[in-house]
Amino acid sequence: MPQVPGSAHRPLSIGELSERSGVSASALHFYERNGLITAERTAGNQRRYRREMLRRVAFIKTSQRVGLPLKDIREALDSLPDGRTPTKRDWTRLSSRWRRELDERIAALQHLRNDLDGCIGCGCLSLKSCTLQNPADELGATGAGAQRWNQPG
Amino acid sequence: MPQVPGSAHRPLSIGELSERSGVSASALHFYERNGLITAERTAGNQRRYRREMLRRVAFIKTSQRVGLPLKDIREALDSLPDGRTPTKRDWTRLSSRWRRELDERIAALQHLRNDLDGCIGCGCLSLKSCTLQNPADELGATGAGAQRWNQPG
DNA sequence: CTAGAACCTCAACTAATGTTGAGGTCAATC
DNA sequence: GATTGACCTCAACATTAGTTGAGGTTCTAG
Repeated sequence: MPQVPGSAHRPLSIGELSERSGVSASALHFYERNGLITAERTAGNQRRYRREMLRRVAFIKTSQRVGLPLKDIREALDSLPDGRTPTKRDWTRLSSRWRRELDERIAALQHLRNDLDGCIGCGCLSLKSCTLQNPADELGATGAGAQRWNQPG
Repeated sequence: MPQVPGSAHRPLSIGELSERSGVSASALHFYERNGLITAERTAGNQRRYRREMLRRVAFIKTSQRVGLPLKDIREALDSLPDGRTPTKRDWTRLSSRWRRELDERIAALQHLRNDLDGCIGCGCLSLKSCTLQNPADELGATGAGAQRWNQPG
């Protein structure tokens, strides 16, 4: 393997990682402070990222799009041996969890939409009878519902 | 109309509104500070809510469940003549907007889920080729996508 | 070798959505 | 008429996910 300067093996500066990942440098600092990513340093203390950090940052972004808080994403990354960037196998395992989360969220929103449809035109908004007002009746019982995404656990 | 003490016309204290609406008193204070609800005061400066505030608070909660920030909910309420609590007609108009928002959110999540399904097993997470990493390709073009919910406008 | 771009740290700030606590008042009951 | 629970205000704190700025250093191109 020839080690060409500027080759695919050269580590990335924070500016490069930022541009390629679409994540601001300040956010990358933030992720590092919170243990989501790591970097080596040059003699002059500047960060140098291995190229697999691109995948790791991509993983973080995707997980965020699914709706997961950084804390959960961090736990998922921590659950990998050596805290390594997800490999294909890891990704398969983790993404099925993401998939379930997505399914739940979609189901919860669809449920809410059904309720909304039932209520449009009735205008009741009655605390007693309107299912939109009493999500605990059904959503609460199933553990789903939009609140799930605003609460611990 | 007989004005029975304890009848359906008696205004509600903050404790009563809190219990009936399921919204904490501190949150009701907060909503008031932010112009989402209003209250009359007793001679002793305690809040007294008209019973229609129940509907108004219910409206706020439901809108939050749809995913709207309080700012937007406030704007919707402000858009009503006299800043009144939504009537049946108002509710119909506003709820169709909520309905559209819900539809968009569901569609965005389903899109993400499709992408996720396409990626499970490939493990690529390549910034160049993976649609999960480049939502701008399609989601961006359609104006949908989960990012929509994290950005102004 | 030097100018300017890129980078460094640390602290403070933002925004949304509230909660908690201190210190004091009101209202209903015994 | 005193007690007690409900209520009042105001300020500070909590959480998530970062951004901004000051003040200083390093890297790279000419």
